[in-house]
Amino acid sequence: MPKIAESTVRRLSLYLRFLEDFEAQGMDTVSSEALASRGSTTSAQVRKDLSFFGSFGKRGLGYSVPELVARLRDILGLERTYRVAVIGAGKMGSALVQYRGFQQRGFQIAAVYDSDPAKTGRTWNGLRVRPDDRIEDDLRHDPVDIAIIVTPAESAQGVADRLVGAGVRAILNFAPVQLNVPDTVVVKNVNMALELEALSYALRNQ
Amino acid sequence: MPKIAESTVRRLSLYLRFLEDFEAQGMDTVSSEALASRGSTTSAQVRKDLSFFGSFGKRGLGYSVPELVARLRDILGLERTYRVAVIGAGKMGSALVQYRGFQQRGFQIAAVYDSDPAKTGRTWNGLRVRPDDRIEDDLRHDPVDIAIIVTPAESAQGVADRLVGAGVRAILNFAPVQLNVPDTVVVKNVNMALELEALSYALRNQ
DNA sequence: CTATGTGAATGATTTCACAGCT
DNA sequence: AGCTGTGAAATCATTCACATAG
Repeated sequence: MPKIAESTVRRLSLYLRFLEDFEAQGMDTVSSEALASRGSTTSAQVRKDLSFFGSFGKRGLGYSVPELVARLRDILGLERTYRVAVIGAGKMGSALVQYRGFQQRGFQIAAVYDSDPAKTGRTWNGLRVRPDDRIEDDLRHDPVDIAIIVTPAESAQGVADRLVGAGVRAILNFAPVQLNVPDTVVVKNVNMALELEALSYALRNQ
Repeated sequence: MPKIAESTVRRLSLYLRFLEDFEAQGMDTVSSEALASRGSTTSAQVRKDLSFFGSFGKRGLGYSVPELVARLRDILGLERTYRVAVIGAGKMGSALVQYRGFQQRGFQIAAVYDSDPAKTGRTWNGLRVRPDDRIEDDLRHDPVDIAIIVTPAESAQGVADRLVGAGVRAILNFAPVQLNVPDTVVVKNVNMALELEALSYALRNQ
């Protein structure tokens, strides 16, 4: 498998969403053009993205919607569910635990941690907030696939180090810091203030 | 001004954060190499990014930290504050309103809206949640620079249309849909489920 | 006839490497 | 001597355009 660009992977996720909508509407084939217009890209882009993984379409016809859904789920690794730990039980952590979109797409929140004793012991969504010094023990018995860091900036690197030590190999980081991890660990960042700054730049330049 | 790549703008935001840290530590000059290692990029990348906007450094010495902070703030349009409206007073909307990082960086939440009468009237952070049919009137008197959409997927496009009608020219969209807006309006998306899918893909391929 | 799959062409971004200041 | 600023080269991503299959 050639190395696939990040931008390609993100578009594949989008295509999958669109296809699920098409499927819900009972469509059974779709053209690269239809997918493209839905995601404001081009049909050539769609075909190229898919072509890295095989040829799933029928010339003259398009793609079978259910088949392409299955292929994309497989490509993205979404045929299984993932266990997720959330570290940080502030407002944002609470919102993430409640967020339906994760569960729906196979990401199960298995545990929530916080270092603040005032927060631990509360129950959210049937899930008790655990003291963060339990991370190591808990993950030894019940590993998670992905950790979401929603701590304040100051604590994020320390938490990341401990997670990596406990065997976590994928991190979604909401703290506004650049995490330092070994390159066996994947990190994606969601940096909301940075998105606003990108809007600020865009506004300033028409 | 040449057109600047999105990736460049995002790095400039990151450099600004690092510089603010350096400033807080009392450093007064910094090399492209120091900035680069902090953000896991290369010194050539840092110099190239900055060079699109002028030459701010001193050969043999590096960059003046306070001066570069000022230049980056200016480039990114952060010398002013921005008025922001949040649409959607669910868990996530509430978390965003409370989030310190926005205020700190000059993004002031001016109003929160929701269509659910059960939510309107509540007060968060000294800000009353307003019925969303007030958007048009409110924005006529007190325009905002940026709107953050945190509604369910189904309502997001309708809300976006109304915001655009009310003169909003920048949108940060947390709803997992692709918004359709005129090209006079800038949209940035934060799609958390999609980030998890990108992690899923990365995990599956080592 | 239609729409895919894909090399080849174009365009964009990153990296190199070094001349030019301080 | 040290580090910036920047053309030129290399790499990466997107678009074109068409032969090919249904």
